[in-house]
Amino acid sequence: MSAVGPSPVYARVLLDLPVGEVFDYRLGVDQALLAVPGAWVVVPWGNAQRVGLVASVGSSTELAEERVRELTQVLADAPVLPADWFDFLAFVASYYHRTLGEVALPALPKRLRTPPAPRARGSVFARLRRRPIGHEADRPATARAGAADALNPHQQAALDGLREATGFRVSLLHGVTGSGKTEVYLHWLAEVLAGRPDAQALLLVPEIGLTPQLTGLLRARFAGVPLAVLHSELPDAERAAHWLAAVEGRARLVVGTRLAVLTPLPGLAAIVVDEEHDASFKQQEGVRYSARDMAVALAARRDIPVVLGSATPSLESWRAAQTGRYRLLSLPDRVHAGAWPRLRRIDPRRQAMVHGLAPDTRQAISDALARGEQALVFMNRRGFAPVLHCEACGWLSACEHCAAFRVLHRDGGGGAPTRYRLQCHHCGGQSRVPRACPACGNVDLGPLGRGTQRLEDGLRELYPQARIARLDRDVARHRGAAGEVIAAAHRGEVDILVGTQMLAKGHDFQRLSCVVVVDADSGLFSADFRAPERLFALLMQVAGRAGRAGLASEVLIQTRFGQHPLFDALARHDFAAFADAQLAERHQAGLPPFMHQALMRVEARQLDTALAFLGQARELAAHPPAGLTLFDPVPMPMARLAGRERAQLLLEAPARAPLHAFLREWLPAVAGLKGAVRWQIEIDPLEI
DNA sequence: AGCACGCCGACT
DNA sequence: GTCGGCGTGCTC
Repeated sequence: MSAVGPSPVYARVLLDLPVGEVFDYRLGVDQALLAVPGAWVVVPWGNAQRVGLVASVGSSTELAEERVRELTQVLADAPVLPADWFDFLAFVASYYHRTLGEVALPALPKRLRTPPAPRARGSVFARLRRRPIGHEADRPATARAGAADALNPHQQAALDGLREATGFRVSLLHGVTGSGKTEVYLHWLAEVLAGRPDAQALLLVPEIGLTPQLTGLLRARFAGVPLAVLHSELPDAERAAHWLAAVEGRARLVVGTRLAVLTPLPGLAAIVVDEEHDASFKQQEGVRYSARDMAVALAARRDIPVVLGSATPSLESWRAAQTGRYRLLSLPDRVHAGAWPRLRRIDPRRQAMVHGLAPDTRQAISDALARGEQALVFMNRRGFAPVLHCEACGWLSACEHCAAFRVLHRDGGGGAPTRYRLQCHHCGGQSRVPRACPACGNVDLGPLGRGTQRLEDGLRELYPQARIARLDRDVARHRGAAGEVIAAAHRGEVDILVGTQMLAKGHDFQRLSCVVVVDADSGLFSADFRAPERLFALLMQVAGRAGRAGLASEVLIQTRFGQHPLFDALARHDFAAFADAQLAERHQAGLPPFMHQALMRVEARQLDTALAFLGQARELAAHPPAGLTLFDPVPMPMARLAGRERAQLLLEAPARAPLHAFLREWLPAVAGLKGAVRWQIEIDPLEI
């Protein structure tokens, strides 16, 4: 930025738009001094006003003079965002093939992205600065939260490994559930923060992991260290206040979900990505970025260390550790628990199943209850039953907008009258339960299959004396309900906890000795090549719930494929064996992480229109570089969603550079194609 | 992405 | 005869 020269007359402004990198606006005389790069501005857009960020200023424009409009306002109270943040976001934008504005503007809290009302008194920024952070209702920290635990030798060795890092270095901290990874991070982060008065540390956690318990623990352990908490559930004003504290360097420890990686942090000195394998680090709408991957990219740009932690690392990270790109640090022992649970595989075939549970399963639950211990029963389908069925003609409750069935749900609870409804889990569409079959008029309609609600009923019938609680997304929708169920289980007021994967994460139930996985088979032979990886991670996590207080415990898995090697590795809690076998398969099949992928998705009224568009797009790529493969356009696994037909085209290359170089040429050409379709490109898709 | 403009079907 | 569908094009 030069101090002298002609005073800027135009500002080039970033806006949240998929077209045009910047838009030029004329600056008034009094605006010219304030509209520096990184400043926040309000600009006219059509007949509305929008918030934008100044990318640069200049004394000329390429536009015809009469097409340039005047900038409405410079938000002078807003913190000018630093150039290195724009550099990083420019990298994010180029990696995901989006505009800088599309990445930068959504990274700001919604409250600050909204143009102030024309006659608003005072600035929203000034008001937020008076707000203290860190007074929200945290749960009291648990007993071992207050003081730092002494580290065992493995933890100490891992910490020593982290301490060695100066500058950029990626460490993969692989520690089994209960091995005390968190303790290692917290020691390390405390040292990083103590090292420099302006140092900031970023702790990224999965969506479900950012509980009041965690913030309570952090506040207790980092007493006197200002903490900012960033996640999308936070009320707008609170999130904006925390964001400002982080951006201005007042907050030293920043803990948040994936969006936190896009926060400008002037003093950033270290990053931890906890549960780095977790799918919630991948944004699934808008710019589909991976917060874990971008955390590594950010650390590289800032020349700082980053730690990826998991009991079941992603195969991408595991491979990077094997090739030496990442440093592997291992915590092989559980510190807060005794022996690992025993794994039992139960074949449901030719057994007297009752409510979906085999005799051995029922016996194991009874035994745990008789000992005064707790049982956890997992099922990955919420609702009462996956589909409603006509026994006379075979009609099934299909969704009218999607290629899926509507799930039978039971409403309410407690004393409310029992009401059922049908709900599509894909588009959210709901309908009443028909009195008679819409196809043949038969009145004998019945549920087919089982969801968590029906399973809960079954358990109540089997164990009438037991106190049973259910936790799934339907329960968690009611504010505070999920926390209440978990708290009740902690207090020992629940004997059987039944629910979906929500139960798998992060909670220690001291009396838990019996874990049941009702149906593990859907993850074994899925079309999705990552399904086994996810299943293994889930089962490891589930197994880790049991036996934390040193109780002898067992995990019962109902599966028709008990001989699958995945279960052998699980029984030995041997992640390395599982991962190496998976990597060998992936290598053989030419799949990630040995191959890099991009996916073009198209949505149209008619499937043929979508497929034809992709066909044209593919024809544009007459000469793809060697090694790059463009597959045939195909309908998506969920071809029809919310009344729109969808198709996709997969691109693969053994290295990133040629793939991205190709996309840089190809995507603008695709954008020039005509056709009433909506399309988008996704880099490193998680599901294909 | 929004939003406005512009040409073809079923209705008060 | 209109209201309204979404296809197309533009936004500094």
